[in-house]
Amino acid sequence: MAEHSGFVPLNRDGLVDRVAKTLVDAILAGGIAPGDRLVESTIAKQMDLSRAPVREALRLLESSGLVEYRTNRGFFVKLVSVTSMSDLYDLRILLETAAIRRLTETNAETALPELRAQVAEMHRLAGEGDDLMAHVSADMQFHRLICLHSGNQRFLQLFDQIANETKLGLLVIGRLYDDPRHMAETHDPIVEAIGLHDANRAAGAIDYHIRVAKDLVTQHFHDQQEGTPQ
Amino acid sequence: MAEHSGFVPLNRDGLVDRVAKTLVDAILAGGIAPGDRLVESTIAKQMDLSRAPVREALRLLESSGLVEYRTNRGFFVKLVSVTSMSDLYDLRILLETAAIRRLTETNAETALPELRAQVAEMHRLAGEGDDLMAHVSADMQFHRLICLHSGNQRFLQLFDQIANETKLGLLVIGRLYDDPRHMAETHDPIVEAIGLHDANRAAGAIDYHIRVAKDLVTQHFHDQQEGTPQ
DNA sequence: GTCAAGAAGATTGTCGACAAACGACAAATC
DNA sequence: GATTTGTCGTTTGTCGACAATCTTCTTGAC
Repeated sequence: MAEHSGFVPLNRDGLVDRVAKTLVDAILAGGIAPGDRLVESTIAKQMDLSRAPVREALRLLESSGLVEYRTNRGFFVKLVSVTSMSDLYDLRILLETAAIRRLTETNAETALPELRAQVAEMHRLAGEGDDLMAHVSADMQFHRLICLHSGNQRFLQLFDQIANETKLGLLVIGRLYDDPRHMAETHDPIVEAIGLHDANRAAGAIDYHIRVAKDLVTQHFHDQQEGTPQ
Repeated sequence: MAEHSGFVPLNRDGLVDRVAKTLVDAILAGGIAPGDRLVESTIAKQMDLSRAPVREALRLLESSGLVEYRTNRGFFVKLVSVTSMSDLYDLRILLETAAIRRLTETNAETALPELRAQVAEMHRLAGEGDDLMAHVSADMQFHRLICLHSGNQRFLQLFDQIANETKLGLLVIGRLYDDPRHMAETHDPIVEAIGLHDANRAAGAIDYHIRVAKDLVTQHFHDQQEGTPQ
């Protein structure tokens, strides 16, 4: 079937996915801001394809919480509010404490090398520069690993579903920790507890870790008095 | 064309939603079985519309876990397996114990009348007949109320996302409790604990309740040796 | 008789076009 | 002057058609 030059899109394997990824990247890079309308025909023209795949990609984004759909009105980038972020972090606390418990009890040795490597990566990035989204992504990847190795596929699925929304929130907020080094360090106690095979301690550590982040987030909104509603 | 007789819905407000609902009902009524392929053009013809809204409706079902999409292959009703159900129940335990804690602590008086009414409804149904899906739906509605009054919108959203999948699983399994009356009764301790404003007890009660259901489900699969994979 | 290659049919992927709905602004009415 | 009504441009909603892909069936070689 002649895969000739290779990087020509060809429709093979997921045009919709590619469109979705492009849109996610654009939103997460700040090119499209919360509240912005996403006009199908405009996007289609920009990417040089028809509206159909764009529409499907947007529906995909909707299910990952980045985008909101209103009948006969179209798609809008979701707004970020105190309550939406607060609720989100509460859900993450549930999810990740449970995930880390299972991981510690049944899968610690497999997971530890990857977790350690990810923390190292975060330290490396911290020393490197101040690409906000890079730091945030590395952090989220750490948390994703915990869900990945929890042994419950649904935990991972749920995490992936809310990950992008978390990233968007953090992007809107801007820098959460004064020093990115600090963010990297706060993961150490978590890894340590897993190393000790102490599930309770691990759960407590990650609970604390997420709760601190949540407080910083809510504090940020409170400071700015910017409760963008819904 | 000619939409003649007035009560034809007109396209106003959600054709896609209506298609989705029809499909969900068909699946949950057993008309379409797990593993079945959902051919867009067939459905479109049956409902007398084009493929586009059908496709969107299927994408919607996908995000509620009832249906699975494979690139270039189309949509299939998801299979139900031991692990998928087991994982699902574990997630529900997390979600609902947390939800009931919040409800008991901050919202008990608002929620109690509705919860009591729902339990009454379950008892009524139990005395009535043996419409399996009716029993299951009433049960799920009770659990939905708990998430609804938890104060965390995301809890409700997550519950709604997994509710249909749970229903499908229970449908596949068939009767879980020998006597539907028994199922209704197992909710009483939960309501009681909420009435006492005892969050720990309420959480324990619902944890036990769901865990029992989970055990019955896994037991069922074990008996039948029917671990439909993936 | 079994297996592989190829042809034919069915189904999804994408497109462009048209109809319906929405939002904004202008005009008319009170 | 304020509110309502009408009109127009933009955007979404739905459609039917065609191309790409997958599936099944046939055909042929061993």
